[in-house]
Amino acid sequence: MPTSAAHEAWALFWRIFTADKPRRLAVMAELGLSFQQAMALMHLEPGEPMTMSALAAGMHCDNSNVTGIVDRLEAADLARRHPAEHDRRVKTIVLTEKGEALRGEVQRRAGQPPREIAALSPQDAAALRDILARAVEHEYPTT
Amino acid sequence: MPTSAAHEAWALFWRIFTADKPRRLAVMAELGLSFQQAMALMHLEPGEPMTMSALAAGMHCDNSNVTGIVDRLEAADLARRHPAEHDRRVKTIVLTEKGEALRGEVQRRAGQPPREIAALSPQDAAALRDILARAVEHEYPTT
DNA sequence: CAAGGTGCTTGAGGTTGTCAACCTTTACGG
DNA sequence: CCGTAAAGGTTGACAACCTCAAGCACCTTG
Repeated sequence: MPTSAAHEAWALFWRIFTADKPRRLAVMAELGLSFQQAMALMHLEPGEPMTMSALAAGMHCDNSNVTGIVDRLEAADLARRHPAEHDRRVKTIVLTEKGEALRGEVQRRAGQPPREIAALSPQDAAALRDILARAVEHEYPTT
Repeated sequence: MPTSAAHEAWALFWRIFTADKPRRLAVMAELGLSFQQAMALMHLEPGEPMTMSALAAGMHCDNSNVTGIVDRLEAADLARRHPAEHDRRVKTIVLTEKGEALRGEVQRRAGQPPREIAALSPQDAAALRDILARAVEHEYPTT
């Protein structure tokens, strides 16, 4: 049973995140990416091949969905599919140089906190970070 | 120039919100709504008619987009369009009884904080709420 | 070797996003 | 007044993404 404070905090959480949505979309659009394409880039760490399934799990979406997204990343020369060695069903995805560069750009620009968060006092910002860090420790392994 | 703490807080913010996305979608799906349809319901306060433009602005999306969403709400008997009296170009949207009931359900269920937030200590939850409340005071009027 | 499971792709169908064009109605300048 | 511009809403074309159900190729196991 969450406290009333947690309930109110969640409402504010939601409000801040959705208010910032246009900015995030604008950043992606400027870089020529859709939102999900940018998310895929962020999940693909440079030099760390990732299977389609792992990417789908990380993005909390269907496997068949990732097929199309990676198709477009490949078409834009941002990533490449390689067949895995031990299992020919599996395909691993790797960022190209161009993909790594663009990933950095996404990270740099979308990682900027929105006005509401950036304008917090240093004390509030630090407290917020610490509380949220404790919050993510309450994640379970996803079933 | 945001502090490093603000930057890290934003990363955690993002992580928590996207990790909860499947739950939010599942709630809407159980109620027979798409995500945007549910958002529209939330913006339409019972007994408060709203114009298409106002709804589009509130949802941070294009005007033409809202047309389709409201079409589906009307088809599901959740809302109705009425012509405005003073200006025959304008149409106002009002929730039906069914729409008001479903809106309450969405609010009740999607308003529940996710595990990470709900599991915070009462002190952390209160502090989080207070910090976020200060954060939203930093909103500007949207240009 | 046959049967079943896994990894990825394909397909149909629906919702949302952008953008441009359109229609009606209102507002404004002469 | 009248003509032109602007505003509110809709429509259409097109791309992206979502779900779900099949399908195919490839393991894995009995």
